[in-house]
Formats: sequence, C-alpha cells, structure tokens
Amino acid sequence: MAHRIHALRLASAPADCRNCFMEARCWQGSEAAGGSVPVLRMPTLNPGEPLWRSGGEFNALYLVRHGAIKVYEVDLGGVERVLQFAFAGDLLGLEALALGHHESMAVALGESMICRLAWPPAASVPAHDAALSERLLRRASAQLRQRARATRLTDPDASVRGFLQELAARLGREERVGDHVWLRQRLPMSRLEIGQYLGYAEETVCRSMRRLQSNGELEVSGRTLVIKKATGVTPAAAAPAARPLSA
Amino acid sequence: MAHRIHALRLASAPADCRNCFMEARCWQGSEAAGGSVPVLRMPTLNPGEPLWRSGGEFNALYLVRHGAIKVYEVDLGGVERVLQFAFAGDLLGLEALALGHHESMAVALGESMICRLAWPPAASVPAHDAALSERLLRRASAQLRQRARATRLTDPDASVRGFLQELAARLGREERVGDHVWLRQRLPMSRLEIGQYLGYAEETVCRSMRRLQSNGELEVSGRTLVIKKATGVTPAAAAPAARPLSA
DNA sequence: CGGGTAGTTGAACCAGTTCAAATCTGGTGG
DNA sequence: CCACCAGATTTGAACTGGTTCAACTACCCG
Repeated sequence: MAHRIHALRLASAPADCRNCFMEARCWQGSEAAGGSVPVLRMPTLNPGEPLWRSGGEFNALYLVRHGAIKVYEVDLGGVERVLQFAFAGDLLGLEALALGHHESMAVALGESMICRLAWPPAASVPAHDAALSERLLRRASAQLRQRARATRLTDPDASVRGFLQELAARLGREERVGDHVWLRQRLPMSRLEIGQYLGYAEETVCRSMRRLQSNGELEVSGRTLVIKKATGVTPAAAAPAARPLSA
Repeated sequence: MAHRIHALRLASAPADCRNCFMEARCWQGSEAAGGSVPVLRMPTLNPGEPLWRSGGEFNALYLVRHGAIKVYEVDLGGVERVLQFAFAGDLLGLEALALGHHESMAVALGESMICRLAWPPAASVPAHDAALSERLLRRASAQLRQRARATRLTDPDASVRGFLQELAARLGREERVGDHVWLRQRLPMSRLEIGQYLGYAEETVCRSMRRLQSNGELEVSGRTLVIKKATGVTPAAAAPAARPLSA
C-alpha cells in the first residue's frame, strides 16, 4: 500500500457532515440543503476487507469518503453477481434496509474510508427528521433508476462503453491532448468483476474493451484507462443516455 | 370489460389510507403503524391507458388499489424493457423521484384503480413527516433488493419459475387437490412482456413454460396459470429464495 | 362465424460462453 | 536490482443455448 492514508485512521470518531470537508461530495446539489447528518468515521478498510457480510444484521447505511467498495451476491450455485460499485460520495446498504439483514456482501476494492450512518437512527438523535429520510429516499430513487439501466444491453460493447464512460466521468482526471479531452482513471476492479456487474463473461469484457480500443474510443493497459470524454450523447452507438454507475 | 367496477370511479376523490378498507394491503406489517397518508383516488384506468408517459414531470407516487400496471422503457433502438409489474398494494414511480421526470412509461394491463400520492407533499399537509418518508424509503429498499434479483439467472427455467411462483403467491387463489396445494391465477401480461421483464425472447419464455409444464410443476393454458404452491425453498432448482415481483 | 391477436413450434444461425493455454503484471524475497 | 510467483489478462477454438425467422394454431372478441 504505497499511499496509505493515516490521517483519518481514528476508529469510529463521531462526525457530522456539516463539519466535513468532503460534505459537498456526499450531499450534492439539492441534497446539500438538509440539516445535520450524524455519521461515524470508521477505521480505514484495506483492500479485500469486508464492510458487511451476508446474513449480518442491518443496522447502518454507509457513505464512501474515499476508495471503492464492491457489493455482491453469491447464489446457491456459487455464481457471483456484482450489484453495485460504490465510490466517494456514494451511499451503500439501502437494499438491506427493508429486510433488516444483509443478503449481499460488501468488500473494499482499494483502501477505503467509510462513514457509518446508524439506521434506524437513535431516537435521541435530533437529526432523525424528515429531511434525512427524504435525502435517503432520493438516493434510493437514483439507485433504482441506475439498476433499471444496468440491465444487459443488446451489445456488450455498449454495456462496457457505458460502464467505463460513467466511471471515468465520475472519477477520472481530465487530460487535454490537442483539441480533445480525455479522462484518465485507474480501474479499481478486475475484468471479471466488470463482467459480473454487466452480466457478461470475463473474456467478453476483455474482447469488448479491445474492440473499443481498436475503434480509437479508449486506451487500456492493465488497470489504466484513458477514454474520450463523452460529449452529451454517446457517439458511435445507440447507447442510452449515460447510466449512473452508482449512487 | 365484463366485471367493471363502478363504485370507485369518482375522479380524484380525496382519501386517507386510514379510512380505506384496503389499507392493510398497501401498508402491511411494520409499515401499518405510521400516520395518515394523504392520497387521491384516481379515475379507473382501462387496459392500455397510461398512468404516465416518458418525459412527463414527476409530481406523484402511485399506489395500486386494484389491477395491474406495467412500467417499461423503450431504448433508442426501439427495444422495450419491462422494469416493474405492479399489483394491488404496490408502490409506483419511485425511480423518477430523484430525477424529477419520468424516463419510463406506465400503462394499465387490466382495469386498474390507483391512488395518487402527491410528491413532494404540499407543505400544508401535516402528514409530511418522517414517518411517511421512512415508509417510502422502506419500499424503495424492497424494490432495490427485488431489482438486484431480477437479473437473468443462469437458466431461463429458473427465471420463469421464480416469476410465476411469485406472481401466484401474491395474487393467486388457493386450490386443494388431494394433499397438494395449487395456486390459480390469470396472467395479466403476455409471454412477450414476461420475456421483456426477465430478459429473454418471447419464444424462450414459451418453451420454458412448456418445459415446466411437462415437469408437472404447473399447468398453463392461455393466460390461465395453475402452479404448485412453493414450499419454503423452491424444489427441483437452484433458484434463489423467492424473488419479490414488485413492491 | 370471422378476424385478429396471442401463443406455439421448428430450423438455422450466431453471439457469448466455455475450456485451454499463452502472456503479462505487479509485488516479493534474495 | 533481478529472478520468480500468483493472479490477472489475453487469445484461440469449439460449443451451445438463446435468438431469429417463418409458419402454423388456438383463443378471444365482436
């Protein structure tokens, strides 16, 4: 772990989003107006460390401050399906709220800093108001829309393009080369995991990325991705409007 | 429409779930405890009538009192995908809440009675409290979990079995024959629509139903379905625990 | 009874999977 | 710094299950 972050390794330090320099990342736009959000900073998760396990009791939602988390399920046949990739600012754990326990598992893909939002909120917490529930409801809505779109598209290329495009748009660093803008981003997940998310085999994802590369749409070497910045409507494909990777 | 229901054809009659004889169907279990839910009864929808259209402004959620609604999207290539089938008690429209407008369309599959829950709620409505938001959040959570499972399984038979099983469990009428319990239910949707929901072609759904029938798991003729009541874990298949059809 | 839609069936096709093997990568220990 | 290992990625080739296309049949409605 070359660039381990020590500063926030405090275990379960109490916090409030209003005092957090990352607040704007977690609660953007119209959501920002709300009141206090009572969270606890958790110890940094190392790659591969679980955030929760299948069967565990649901007692909190989580916000990603830094890093990347994979939420996945293993069915009876041992087949893994990735339900969500969550990055900085994303909310995690909503799907377990109604059921009361986790059916899925969540692990860190890279070193990750997480804030814990106890749920249901303790009665003593004044912030347990309509504003918080409504913010969460909006997040849930966004995730529903996203899931609706994460269905296998007609063409694996369209799926992979959409996935990488969204990832780069959310996390990537802009690079101007001539008159074009490219986005550079290290992929936090393997080809296999991308396949498990999109519903294709590892090899299909691999070949798809190669096709996109030979089209000049992007450049990949290992986990390093450089992709053309999407200009409104995705060109060269009937790919629907950019699909949010997570929320 | 042989059995048209006239009694509630009042246009936009004000209502409150606490006074509704169907309350228990819409707000079950732990959700039932909450306070008033301000809804309006809408005029009965006839088969094929839209509840909302793509591009329309989002200004309400809907609860199904009676009937069946199909929520679907049409992508740029004209391919339709069914996102949700909603039946009595189900909540509709959540995926548009965050975005503020509808990307999907919703139409009645059969004659349907709907209650409209304005959103965001008018400030004057006292019920705009944390309890309502939390109920909706729980619904959203349930829908997320459901979507996670609605992914194409390994085997179309498992998908179709799960779909029909869930449908029959939720809507079907029990029939005892000898020592077995069967569920009878008229399918509100076509084979094509089932395919669009599960991610298979119409013909595949058809053949799959035929296979299940020759296995003795069910009996279908046209839209009439009779299926063995599931006994806890679905037998004869690695099908994951019953997947909720909708919420 | 007539027309039209929904459902069914068969056959050819083909995209994506599977299996196997080569190659590459990043990280480790000497 | 270099050799080496485990896992990740890539490639090729055969296979297969689901799609597609084209009839055909059954059912529902007027």
